[in-house]
Amino acid sequence: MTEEQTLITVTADDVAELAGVSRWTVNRAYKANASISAKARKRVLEVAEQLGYAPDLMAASLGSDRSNLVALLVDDFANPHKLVMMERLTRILRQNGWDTLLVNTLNENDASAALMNASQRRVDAAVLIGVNFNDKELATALGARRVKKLIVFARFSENPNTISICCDDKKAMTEITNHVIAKGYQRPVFLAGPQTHSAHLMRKETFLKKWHDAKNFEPDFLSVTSYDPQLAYQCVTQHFTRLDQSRWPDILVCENDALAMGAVDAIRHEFGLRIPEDIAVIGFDDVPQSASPQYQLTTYRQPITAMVEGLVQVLKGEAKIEELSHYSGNLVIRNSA
Amino acid sequence: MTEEQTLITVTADDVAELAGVSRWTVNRAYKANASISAKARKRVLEVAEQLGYAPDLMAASLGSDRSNLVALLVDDFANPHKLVMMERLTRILRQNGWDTLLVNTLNENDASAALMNASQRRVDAAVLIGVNFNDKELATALGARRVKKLIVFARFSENPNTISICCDDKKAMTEITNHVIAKGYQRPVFLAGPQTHSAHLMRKETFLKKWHDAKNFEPDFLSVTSYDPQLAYQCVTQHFTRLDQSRWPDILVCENDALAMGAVDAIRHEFGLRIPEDIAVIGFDDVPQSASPQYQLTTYRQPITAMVEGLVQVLKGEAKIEELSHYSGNLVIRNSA
DNA sequence: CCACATTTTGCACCCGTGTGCAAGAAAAAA
DNA sequence: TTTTTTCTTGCACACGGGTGCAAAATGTGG
Repeated sequence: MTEEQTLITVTADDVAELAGVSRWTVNRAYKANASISAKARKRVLEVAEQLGYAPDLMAASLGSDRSNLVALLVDDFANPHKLVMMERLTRILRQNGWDTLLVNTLNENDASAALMNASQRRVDAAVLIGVNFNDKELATALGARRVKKLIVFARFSENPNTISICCDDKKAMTEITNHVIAKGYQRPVFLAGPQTHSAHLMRKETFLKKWHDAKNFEPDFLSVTSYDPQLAYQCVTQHFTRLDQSRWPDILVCENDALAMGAVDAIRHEFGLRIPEDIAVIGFDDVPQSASPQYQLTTYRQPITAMVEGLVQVLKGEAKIEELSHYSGNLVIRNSA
Repeated sequence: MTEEQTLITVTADDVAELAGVSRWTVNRAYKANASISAKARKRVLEVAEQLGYAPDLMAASLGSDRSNLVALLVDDFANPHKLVMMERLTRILRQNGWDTLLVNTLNENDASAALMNASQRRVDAAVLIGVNFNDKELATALGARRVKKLIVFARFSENPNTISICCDDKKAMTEITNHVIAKGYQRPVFLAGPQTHSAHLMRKETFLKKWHDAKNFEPDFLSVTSYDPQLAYQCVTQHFTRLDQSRWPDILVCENDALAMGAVDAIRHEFGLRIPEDIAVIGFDDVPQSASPQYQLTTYRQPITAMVEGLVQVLKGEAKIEELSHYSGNLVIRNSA
């Protein structure tokens, strides 16, 4: 208690007094393109340094309409790819002057409470890198206009008031499908995530369609209720157990690496099969673990850095919206398929 | 642009007017134990609901000395355990009224810039779950008193002004050592992380000492410059390659699962050995992946939830500091050792 | 019905900075 | 040197809500 009270708060007034200028001049020293003489700025910054002054960003955002804060809503911590995205997002946002509020929406049935919470912090934007949202919820949240900008990252949302920053899933899955066909696989099965929200179905739909176009039949697909390797493991095990061995697929095309890794585990551990000789597996995301010799997963890498830079453009209001949902990644071919 | 201007901001004044009370009464409706009649509170909350009002937390923290914001400094995104900790931290903090600012300190040589940044947001506390800090830096940061409370989570810091919330590493490693001995292993090697900061050495030191006490000789140890599975892979490969096969260890005791998984990969993939028959491996943290059939890692699980609850106590100023660095976890015995 | 205790409410002032405008200073033109 | 023009600087007011105290309303006992 006593300790906390000794926490000295240096304000712009303190700097102003010591530098012999007004508080507003101190203010201007921190603002690019501000109307201030080079001399005054130098003096102010020196004094600030000496006093250990740094502008209070909370107070700053009170007056202005910008907080330089972005809320990152995440509802899935089982997928290591989230870690990659968070790293990239926080680092690049910070380089560009934005701080990140990490909001865990894991045990809320929809994102609106979290969005409300974010709005109470005056965030400049809310970025969803989760999966448990649907376009209707987003519409509601936006209807209340609680958040200035709603961005869906690494996913495509059909909500017109939402900005989607993602790679071109159709193009990506087409590339994957072509690879699978070129490799000569005959009996693919698609392993998908939750089937509840239309926006998530693009990868599956594209694969099924492209395959049908090429081979004239539509492959089976499985789906799990969340992107959890363990669920994928169970799902694959169940599917194989039920099926006569002659009808087992020769390749599992998975919606992402988390599912693919669960599938690999099941194929090897439950059925003693080899990958890719007996059954091949292909993922999506290129999480670090997929490069491990245990997995050597063939997968698709999204250009996360470029996508985050796109986000920064959006925040700055300089983005060309059309391009934001058509980033191109690249197929990473390893041993699994 | 035009759109953003239509963002309606409902303030306490609006609610006050419609409810026919003063702004301060509105305020009290949101404060527990406030001096306000039940009737007034009910009326205010109804009107607030109707108007879609929620107090502005930025403005709130300006006047008071609490922001209900915690900064989480992370400098290592290669370890999946970070994902587990972040999930637990954000969820439980939020349940208790704190929001989390995620600060990536990956490419900063020390944490002080990040701490400065956090202080500009008036955080109630900064929580370090990273590894690249040392006690001296912490001292500097605290010397400037930029942050009210500095907490080192899941690590022990010797800095007296810092609060460490962690499990009892000595006890944990003793348990692990006993297990290794009980299993009859003879030639252990310890695989450690960065050796630069004294606070990180506890696990290694304890293992070496306990083993020496029991067996009368001190085992070898390896160390890598960061907790990255790939580095562990290389390090183990190199070590084995240099050594005559007769002198290979029969067990690798690793500072954490990230290293252990890299070690497993190297042992299997580079040398074609079986785990645990040829060489056993033991980790620390019990990351989700370590339960995968590919790894089946014997490891030590820290009581993260309890530790986060300890953090909440600290934030509330109700913690008994002595207990905070002595949580007990439990050894999870799987197949790898 | 009055005096007094207790609860509820209103208010002045403060938190630390942003914005737009007007006054003042310096530089350029006459 | 005087007059303009252009930079700089200061200031009133605003942002949305917290704190402590005093006034008002309500409740209690006689």
